[in-house]
Amino acid sequence: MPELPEVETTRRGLTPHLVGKHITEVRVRDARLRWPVPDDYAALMRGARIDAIERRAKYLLWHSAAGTSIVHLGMSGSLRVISPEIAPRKHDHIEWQLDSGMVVRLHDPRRFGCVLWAADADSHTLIKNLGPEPLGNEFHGDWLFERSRGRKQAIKTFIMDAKQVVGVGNIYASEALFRAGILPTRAAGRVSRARYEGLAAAIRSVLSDAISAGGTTLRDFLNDSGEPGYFKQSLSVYGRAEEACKVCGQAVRTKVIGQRSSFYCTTCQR
DNA sequence: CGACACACCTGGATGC
DNA sequence: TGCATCCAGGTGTGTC
Repeated sequence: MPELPEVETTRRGLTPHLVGKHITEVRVRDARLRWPVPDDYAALMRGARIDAIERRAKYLLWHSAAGTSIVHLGMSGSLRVISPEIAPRKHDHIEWQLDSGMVVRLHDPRRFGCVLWAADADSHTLIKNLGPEPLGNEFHGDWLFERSRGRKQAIKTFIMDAKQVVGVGNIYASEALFRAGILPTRAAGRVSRARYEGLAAAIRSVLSDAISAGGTTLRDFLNDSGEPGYFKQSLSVYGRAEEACKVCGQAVRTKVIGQRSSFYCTTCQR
């Protein structure tokens, strides 16, 4: 169920179990992910010691001396650390055996995720052209303002474009625009510098709030519930069509923008 | 280049 | 209960 906060929560949950450990075996039960798991993936990973797990956009980068495994959870993926005695479930496609005795399993019913290998992750085609991290220093209102000049596309589509800023998914795009008071349909090129400053702050705050909320599930990382970390009750507009706006009471509107459901309040957003 | 539609895939909810 | 339909949190690719 991964938006950026869930991926970051996964990274934090995985780190103590994986960093410093060796991969003793990899079992690929179903290689048919978004791109096939490379034929030599298991051979490349076997024996590797994981030095660090980094998150770039929604990609998890498992760094080792020989190279990096690039893991994406797609729409429906999740990773768990579990005892190997527990039988794999349906859609548990890949399993990494660790020298600690535990296994990491990738569960992904829709198979939109990927598991790849790169000798140098920074130069990989999936990674090299990504925009700034929303929680990093290069991301701010001026960046969005400059990048958006002359653009007619809806601002919601604009902030979901990974070349502008990574990690803003469909839920948090609606939430950030609500916090910033900007209608999602507004042309990106017709938003002022000052309002972009507010939007950048809203994107940062909505994502970091969700990461903090996700943190409460960290202790459950080894359990099999695997529930998403964000709290539905903390969402202001997403998934609340026809319900009362939490600020003004007006019915929350919904509209498809760029083929994605979008939620907003016409009183609070202009 | 920019903007947009489409593709991939399974399963859960809803409606008849 | 069964079956058809719609919808879902991502994002690379192809087309105009």
